[in-house]
Amino acid sequence: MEKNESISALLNAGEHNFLPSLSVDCVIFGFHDNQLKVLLLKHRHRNKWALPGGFIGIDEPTDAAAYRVLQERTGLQEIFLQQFHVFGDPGRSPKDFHIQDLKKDGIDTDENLWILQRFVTIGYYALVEFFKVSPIPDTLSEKFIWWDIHQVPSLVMDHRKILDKALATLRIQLNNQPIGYNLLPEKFTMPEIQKLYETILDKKLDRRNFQRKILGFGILNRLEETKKGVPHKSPYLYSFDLKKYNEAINEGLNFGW
Amino acid sequence: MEKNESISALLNAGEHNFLPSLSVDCVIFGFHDNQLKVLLLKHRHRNKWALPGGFIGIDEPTDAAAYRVLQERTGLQEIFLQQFHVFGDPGRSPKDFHIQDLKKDGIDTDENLWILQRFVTIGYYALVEFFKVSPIPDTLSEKFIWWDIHQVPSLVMDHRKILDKALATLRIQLNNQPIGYNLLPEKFTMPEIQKLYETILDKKLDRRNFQRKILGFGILNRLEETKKGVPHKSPYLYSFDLKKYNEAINEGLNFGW
DNA sequence: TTTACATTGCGTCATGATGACACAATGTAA
DNA sequence: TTACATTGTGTCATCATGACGCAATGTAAA
Repeated sequence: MEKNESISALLNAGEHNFLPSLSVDCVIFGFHDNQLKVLLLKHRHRNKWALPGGFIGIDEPTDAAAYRVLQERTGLQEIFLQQFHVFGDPGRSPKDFHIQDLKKDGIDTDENLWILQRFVTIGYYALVEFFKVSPIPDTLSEKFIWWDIHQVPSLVMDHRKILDKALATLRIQLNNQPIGYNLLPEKFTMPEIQKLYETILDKKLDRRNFQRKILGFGILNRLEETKKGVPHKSPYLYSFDLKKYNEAINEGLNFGW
Repeated sequence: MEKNESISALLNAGEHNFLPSLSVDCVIFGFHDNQLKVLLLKHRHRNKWALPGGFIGIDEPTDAAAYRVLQERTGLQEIFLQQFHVFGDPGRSPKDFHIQDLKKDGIDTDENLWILQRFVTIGYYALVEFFKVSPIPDTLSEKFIWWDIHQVPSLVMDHRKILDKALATLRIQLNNQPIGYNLLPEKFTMPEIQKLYETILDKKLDRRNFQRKILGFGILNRLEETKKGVPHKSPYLYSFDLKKYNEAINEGLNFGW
């Protein structure tokens, strides 16, 4: 299907297939090269980037819509996904914004078109394993790639605000719940998980105190193996004790870092 | 205006005045008689109760809609109000539910009527000073009164789930932010604020440890006065240091209770 | 008026969590 | 062989927390 045809199809079908006024946007975090990353879509016309998002089926739970967006964009099932905030200011999605884009697509629109109306969006954030993701851009976008959280490019509309809020929520989350199972490979070293925490919190932690504390949670298993091929002393490998990990998610951790 | 006329007016005007598919519901907490209370509306036909809620003006920020609902129902300005969760399952507001009610009002409805469609609702919770509130029922309700949190009556639709989630959020909130300014009178005693915490957390706290910890936050001023007319030793009165209180709201407290 | 009692104000003590830091062991590269 | 970065493990002082003691205060019963 031609790109413009699929855009037209969305425009035509949307009015009756989707819940009006409401959308979901997903902040997808990954971890690679000791850096926290986020997946962003390159806008097809503008030199700006966007969070992957979508509309909600007329009979679809909002959470399911967010899951669907994630699966369509990343191919992943069973993702850690959490609603974190609603962005409901009028003017967050200016009518002109989309009219101009559609004009460039060669599509003339009635300004009463459903997609041009005001949209309130529900923000979700996801934590995913970097290497398991195969990013697939959507119809409206050129590319879909990872960005370092410290080098995020200019974003469309209020997506920067959404991203910042997601990150702030993730930091608070870190104090209450274990994090890492969906961000790290199955086997990882203590320095690796420490880097993850340092990156999310954006501050240095003492190596020895970190180890004492994270082991104290009782959610890690130390394996017999050590990591080979590293330039220095080979560190032990760890894995998550999934049973205890899930218990900790439900019951919460002891507070504070 | 007759009650049924005002309902008809809402039904007629709503289609163009309100954002479709989306509503707000407010969980309004107060504190009285050493008990946590919540304001509930008595349904006009059913022997059930409901959270105060409303629709969102076509150009109104979602937060503003929640504020408006609170002001209309309680007369209060400057309320602590916070969005806490979106409830977006289809079937949370069954079509039949409203059709039956409107029939009892003597109003026959087209099932395509805007208000009968699926609604996603944004949950907000508010903390208010019990004695400052003058509850005003809405058009659709008989009464609007305080209920003890431990004796909440049967609620319509998924409002029980919304209430429970609000309470759970409030408990977590208690670990991160100071709470009480909007729930307690201007001057209060140490046992009073302790009862507030105990009620929200639903567990006993040691009197002496509580005092040490809450004073440690540095958000309270001990006044010269003591509370008179009490049956025992007259306790000191305290008030919030609003400057430090607001700093603590922004920066967070030391974690954990 | 005296006494009993619930409540308040102020403290101690043992324990556990936390932050700062020391030192030996390991593996690579000069 | 040596220098050096990194890892594994432990110590110590400090602070936060939970459990609890005891005297002072004010009301109500004797």
